[in-house]
Amino acid sequence: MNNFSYNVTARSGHGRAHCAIIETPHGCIETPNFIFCATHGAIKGATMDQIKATGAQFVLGNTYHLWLQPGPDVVERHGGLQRFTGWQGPMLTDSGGFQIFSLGYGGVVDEIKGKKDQSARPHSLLKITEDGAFFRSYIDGTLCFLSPERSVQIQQKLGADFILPLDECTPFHMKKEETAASMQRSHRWEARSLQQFFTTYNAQQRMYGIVQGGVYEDLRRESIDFVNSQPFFAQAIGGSLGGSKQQMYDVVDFTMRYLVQDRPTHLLGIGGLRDILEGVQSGVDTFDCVHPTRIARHGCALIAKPEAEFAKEHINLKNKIYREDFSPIDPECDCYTCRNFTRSYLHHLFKAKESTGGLLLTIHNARFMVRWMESIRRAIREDRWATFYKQHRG
RNA sequence: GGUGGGGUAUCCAAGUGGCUAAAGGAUGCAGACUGUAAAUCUGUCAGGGUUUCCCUUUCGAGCGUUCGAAUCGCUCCCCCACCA
Repeated sequence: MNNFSYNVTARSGHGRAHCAIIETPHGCIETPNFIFCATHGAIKGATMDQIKATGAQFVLGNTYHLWLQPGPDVVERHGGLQRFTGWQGPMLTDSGGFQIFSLGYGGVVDEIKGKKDQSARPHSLLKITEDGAFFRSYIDGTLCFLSPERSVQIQQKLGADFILPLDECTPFHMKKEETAASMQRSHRWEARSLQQFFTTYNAQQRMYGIVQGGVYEDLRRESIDFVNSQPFFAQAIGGSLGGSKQQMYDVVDFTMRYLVQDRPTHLLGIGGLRDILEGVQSGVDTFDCVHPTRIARHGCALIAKPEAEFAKEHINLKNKIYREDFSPIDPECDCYTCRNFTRSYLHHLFKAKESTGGLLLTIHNARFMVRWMESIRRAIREDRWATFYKQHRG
């Protein structure tokens, strides 16, 4: 029997926006949907139950982090990530490919903005060879080696429903020839990942392919052809998406135009509200991003577009204007935080450095993302996507 | 009453002749955050202006030494510790 399936349930007739159901051994995911990041096997700042209560359906963990700590064997002896973390629904593990980028080249922020260099954070990525990547463990400094085969083996022990092949996420500021060489190596790594995946096959898992190629259309085409030709269950768009929002939208749309449509498609690491809107329009099924949970811990709450000043998708509760604002973050929101607490109280919690502030905003932001994705699906299902899309582009 | 230590910006706290409108924290005010080494990081923080520069007022108070003082001297006011 097949535990996995992907079925499109509604098409918008405008762009490639559609609804689908992804079936996994741990339940179904309705798409378009958002995947919450539990890098170390925990949603930072909240419990799995609290995230579940927001209506979240899908959670992601990270191979690199869980490999270093507590180690894949410990997770395996629990019976897999779901048992280990308490998240009973569908899960995905990232391969560690992004760490080749983030620990080696710098933050994505500066990439998107097209900046060259930033923080003086020491880079713990030591070297990338054809075999794999050498890291210096950020925990104890020991030398670590992550290869495509190794990443798959670790992910098989972690036991998430979906796994990703190790790839090299290249920075925006990289010459085309280098991006091409990196992409081709990613393809070889993906092929090796598939080989390992099938050699030590686990019927409870499926693998994604990853499209690379940076901002170059011909490279993206080459990468799309590669991914389309390989026996992946699903596919993801990775790598640099450009130096501006518009370029990102263009790269994603271009990529979606040529990717096969009978697989779930994931856009890696993107989670802005507008970004998701554009991704859905281009035909993306799922998104993941640390943004909603991270900004929550930093005092920011996602808010609905009409209330947002200009293009801002969040408000900063640490700002003085909320000191005596006795309204909830969003009166329309049905989350635990909005039903019980004022902006003033949240402002106070952050000023007082009470970690409950981070918890309450994490709950709100998670619920906000869930509601945002629900409203997108509803618009597609009810055949008013074109209007919805135009209205929310601003 | 005696001896010793000390009073620096909103708070804590460096500085013991010029490079000091004064290190570093904290607080305050803002910004950033997109496959999480992030409950983190960055900026700003005496006042004013024609704001890559200029002016005014600052280191308990006052007077003095000096080309020049938060820094040296004298007097005074407060605080702390120990001894009577």
